[in-house]
Amino acid sequence: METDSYMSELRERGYRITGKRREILGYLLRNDRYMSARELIEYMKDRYPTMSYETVYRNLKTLRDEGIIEESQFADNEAKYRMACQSGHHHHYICVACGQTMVIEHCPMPELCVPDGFQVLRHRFEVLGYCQNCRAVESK
Amino acid sequence: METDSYMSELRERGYRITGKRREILGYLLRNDRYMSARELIEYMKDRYPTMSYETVYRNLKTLRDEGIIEESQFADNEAKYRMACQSGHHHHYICVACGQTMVIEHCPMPELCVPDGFQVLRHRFEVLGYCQNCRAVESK
DNA sequence: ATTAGTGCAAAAACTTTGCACGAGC
DNA sequence: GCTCGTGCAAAGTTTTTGCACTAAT
Repeated sequence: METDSYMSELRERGYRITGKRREILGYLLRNDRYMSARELIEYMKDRYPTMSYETVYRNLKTLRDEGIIEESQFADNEAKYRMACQSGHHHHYICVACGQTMVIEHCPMPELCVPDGFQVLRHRFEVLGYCQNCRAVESK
Repeated sequence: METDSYMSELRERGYRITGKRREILGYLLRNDRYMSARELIEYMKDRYPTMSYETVYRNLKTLRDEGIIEESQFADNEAKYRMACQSGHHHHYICVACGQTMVIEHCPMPELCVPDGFQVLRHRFEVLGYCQNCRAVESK
């Protein structure tokens, strides 16, 4: 199972493997889209009644710091998370309704002439809209 | 004064012109960079002691909804605001330390093949880093 | 005179933290 | 056994809201 390889990797970096950490990562793995901590908490509370939101927040932070998941803020004031892409650098079409993503292979960075003195840390290119599914729902 | 033309525009759209609204817009106009509501409030409290943070938040929301200012979240969990660019579509280099921006003329959108069924609402291309000034400060 | 804007107080929404206990190694 | 992870409680931070009063039109 894919979760296991991530877990082994975490163990190698000195983290422990707990059922809850595994469950959180598993849910992110099974759902290839952006989701909020709140959403994750609600799901977890059902399936895993002793799961607390602090645990979710702490694990999300850990997973993000270890580069296993990505964080973005594209709606409201809450952060959203998804599995970090393992397959090379790219960007995303993001559905603002369901968080589903599609890959944008093209990265605009190589074409830029970065101004003298500006030190690039990171960049963000996101195309936001409705995916086919949510578009149908919205227009009904 | 430039603030006046924005104010007239707001009045034409049914909003009223108040000293505080004018002051907020004026500060955004004089400072061509991203700033947080918190920053704006702190400045306002000094110069305009009766200014409350609710007023700042409400005005920022109004100005954003009217397309007069732009909102973005590129650091922490707080939204940042700046005057919306009037001069054609473009993107920005953004200094994560001071919020200062530089224009990126190139927009990657025309080069994209948007997937069938995806309805584009908006897009975001931001290059984040340190501007020349803040880079010097950071590395000292 | 009418209604939008404001301040106050409160709350909502999201996130973090200190501490003690329990679980993974 | 040692230490990390967790739950609890609490607090921090950012943002929103109901209500009554003030001010712009």
